[in-house]
Amino acid sequence: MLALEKIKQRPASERTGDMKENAETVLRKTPLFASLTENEIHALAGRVSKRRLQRGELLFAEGDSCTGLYLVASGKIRIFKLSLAGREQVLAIEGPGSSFAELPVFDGGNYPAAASASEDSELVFISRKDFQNFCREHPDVALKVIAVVGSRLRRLVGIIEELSFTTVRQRLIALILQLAEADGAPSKDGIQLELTKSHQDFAAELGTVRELISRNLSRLQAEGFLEVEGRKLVVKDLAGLKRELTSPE
Amino acid sequence: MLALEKIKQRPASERTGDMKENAETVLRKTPLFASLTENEIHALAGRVSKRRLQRGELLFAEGDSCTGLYLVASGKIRIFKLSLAGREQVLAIEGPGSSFAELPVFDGGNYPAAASASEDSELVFISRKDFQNFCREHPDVALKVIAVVGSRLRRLVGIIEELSFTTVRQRLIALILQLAEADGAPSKDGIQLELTKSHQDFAAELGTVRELISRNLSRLQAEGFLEVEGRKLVVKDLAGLKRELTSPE
DNA sequence: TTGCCGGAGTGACTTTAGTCACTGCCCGAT
DNA sequence: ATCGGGCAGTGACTAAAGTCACTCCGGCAA
Repeated sequence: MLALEKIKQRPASERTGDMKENAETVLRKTPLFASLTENEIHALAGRVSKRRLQRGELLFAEGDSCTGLYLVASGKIRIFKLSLAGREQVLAIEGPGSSFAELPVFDGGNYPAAASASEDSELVFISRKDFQNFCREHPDVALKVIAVVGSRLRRLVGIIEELSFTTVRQRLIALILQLAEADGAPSKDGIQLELTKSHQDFAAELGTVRELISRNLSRLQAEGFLEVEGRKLVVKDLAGLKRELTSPE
Repeated sequence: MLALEKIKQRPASERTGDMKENAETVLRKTPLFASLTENEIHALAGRVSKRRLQRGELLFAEGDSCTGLYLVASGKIRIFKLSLAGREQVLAIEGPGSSFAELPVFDGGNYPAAASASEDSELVFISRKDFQNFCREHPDVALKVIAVVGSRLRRLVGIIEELSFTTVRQRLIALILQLAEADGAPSKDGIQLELTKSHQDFAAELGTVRELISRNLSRLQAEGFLEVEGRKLVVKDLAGLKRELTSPE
């Protein structure tokens, strides 16, 4: 296909090819459908369609009417709110194996938030009707939906708690600790990690603005907790950071 | 019983009497169980227990392990988070016909927030096991649970949006508009309404502190939008208040 | 090379939020 | 009548958060 003619100009693509065999794999890897038999998975896979998104592409906007449920096959999908003033608040970032938009599928409402790809991503789509029918036939799946939605609810409560009770500084520290936990590499003078996102992105996750990320990082560095060098970050005083989260507040 | 010896000293009471026949009524009025037949309701009602709470009494704390599901028969239950610093953030206020704590029932986790009565209240309690079994036998109920949880999720997203994008002033205005809508009485010089809660309570609902409620009310009055007199409030410029919500931001 | 662009850093400032300490008021108990 | 407790109002202040306007840098496209 020789598709080297500048990625950014590729139109929003919706293809149904070259992933056929994977669809079943994706279903199998998604907790929602963990309890299904091979036959059931096969049957469901026949009803499914796929979609590719490039980094930054919008999947749907807040208020769009809901056509179905998505599963993440690869990449990352950012679920977020957008304010009139142009600020973003990220509600969730879903990776492979996650599903999202289960809810509007059931209550028939519109999407309460927007979704875009924060990396090039592949999705599997199940139409509302198919999924509803499937749930009716497989009560286990319905119970799984409840469980999934439950953890989502807990996460939202966590966001509310952070927004309501903590400062940007504390939220940033918490985020860094998470990253360090997840993909930090221990080394002689601390835990090294690579920031894969822009300050802008972090700001959206914490519900604030770019400048505060920049300033707070500088300040944490000045205080000796961190060392930042471009997108490399070294946590020098993990314990100290943890203390910052609990002590004042 | 001659129980006139100062209400506040009555011990936290858990009774199972005098409400027996109502239990079915409560179940019938709760959307969760709307689809059940009389027989089913009757069966379920046999498994249920009741609980009374006085204004201010705590039903469970955040982190308590979850024993079952509650339905509100009368009164109001406040679901809230409590910070280390002693601040509260209300997540929901559930009135008659509502259920709460459905979620931990399924995922087996602890309560993510605390619950207390904001008025004297009567509750119906269904144990975790009973409810789970019931859902397995009645897939419709499971679907209803999803719907209920869905609307809860939307509300939480709304709270996040407000906390992240708006000021205390705007949240207060929004709250007043809601109240005016719900129980305001139109009169010659505006919509009159009675505040049934303390500033403290409003602060908890908006995720801020008492003083800011007081100050913002004064300011709205000074600006001519309102008139406050003790717990009587008159909205003098409804349209103006609505404009305040959309214009700057 | 040049020029542009997106991301990042920062000074200077304004606006909100939150804290502390008091005062005053109403009301019900002694 | 008075005392005490809960609630409300406010001044004075501190501290976060957010805004604006730049500058700087590094990459990459013309």
